[in-house]
Amino acid sequence: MVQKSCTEAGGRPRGRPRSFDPDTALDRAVEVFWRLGFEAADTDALASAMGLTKPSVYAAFGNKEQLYLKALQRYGQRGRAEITALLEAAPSMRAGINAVFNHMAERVSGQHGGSGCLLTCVAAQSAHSMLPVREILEAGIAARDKAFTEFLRSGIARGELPAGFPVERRASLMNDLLSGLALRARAGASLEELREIGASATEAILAGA
Amino acid sequence: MVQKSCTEAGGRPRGRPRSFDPDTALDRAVEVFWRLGFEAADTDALASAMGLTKPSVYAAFGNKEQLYLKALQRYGQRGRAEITALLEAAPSMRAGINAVFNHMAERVSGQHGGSGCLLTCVAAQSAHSMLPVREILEAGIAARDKAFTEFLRSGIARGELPAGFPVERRASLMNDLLSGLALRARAGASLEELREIGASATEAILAGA
DNA sequence: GGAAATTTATACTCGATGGTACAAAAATCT
DNA sequence: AGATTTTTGTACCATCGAGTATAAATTTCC
Repeated sequence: MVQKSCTEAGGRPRGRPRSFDPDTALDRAVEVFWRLGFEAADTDALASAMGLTKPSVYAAFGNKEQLYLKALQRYGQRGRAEITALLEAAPSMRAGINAVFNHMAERVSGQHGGSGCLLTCVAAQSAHSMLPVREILEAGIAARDKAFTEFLRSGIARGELPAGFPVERRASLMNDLLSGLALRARAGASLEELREIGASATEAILAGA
Repeated sequence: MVQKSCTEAGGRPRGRPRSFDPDTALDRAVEVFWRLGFEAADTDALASAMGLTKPSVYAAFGNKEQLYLKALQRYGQRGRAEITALLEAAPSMRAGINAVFNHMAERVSGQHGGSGCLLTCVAAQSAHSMLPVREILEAGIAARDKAFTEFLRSGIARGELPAGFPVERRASLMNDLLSGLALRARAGASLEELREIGASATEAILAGA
């Protein structure tokens, strides 16, 4: 044996090298699914938007469903990372929550990709027929609940929130208000309206603080 | 001329009479779209669920898209009527809001039709590619905003809420929390969890009252 | 340089699906 | 009763879209 000399770092994997970066291709796929949804996004359009041919897509991602799942996961991970970063950088509770709402208002307003949220407005539909989608969605919601809960808890620790502050409830409240934000955006709400929503959402989340 | 003798009440409309009730057939279509979404609901499945043949569906409703639009409208109207009834019958602000959340928790939990909300979880996706869907969704959101606003206003009039209570903001808050409720249901949340959400939502909406 | 391996591109297959033609059935009008 | 009108059901069509066969291209290994 001892035939492969390059499975480790450095050396290329043997045959003709890929002419594209899978992650940036996946980002393009995200945008298409975001706009059209799973079924309406046909594989020709996906491949073309990704800048490659159908066989390349199938070789790299398996099939349409797997591509969809990977797109959802990538979108979800990126969103969570952004939120975490915003919350960690926030100088106060109010600033952090406001930053998240403003950020999501932009992301959801249709400037960057489709309008609305890929998970809230698109994955939600397929959650019923594709079990893995439901799981991704469930996990995404739980992760946000957790992130917000921890953030609010840190507010108690910092003395910015009273000891008895209902962190879990307000965290889930915040999560649900973001869903509403996404839906309104998909229905055509302007960035201004979304910012307004964010402002009163912040008030409600911090009520009693 | 003067050929038609029955366009008015009473007399049947001339040819072979329909063997089905369009409204109950539409209700069946609602359930199918609710579960599967627009594209995944194929016309054979729709016709069969509606208890009739494809040509009958097309004769009665036009085509798949029109059937979908009518289903969305019917679903929306029914939902609004239910909410209005609950609010009008409520003895207090808290009771009314709680009733709406409990009602929606049930409706959305998957017992009656698909899980989640047909508008929030299904129409949202097609809102991007089918303009009329976006309009129906937008109108539905606005109608709920208005209903909740009027309800809260009546609370001020009754002296149950302080004069300066931010009715519009809380109304839109309530609306968005219902979207979140629907999404969680579609993601698999149990009826218990949904009720919990409803309880803390009620608190948040009435905060400061 | 040649063999092996892997990606790319063109062109194709084949099943599913939205929609319909056509004839039989069931009603009204005269 | 017969003409007319509309619905019903079967069977069909045409298109679209997911996935692939195949051969050329590009790389590493020996």
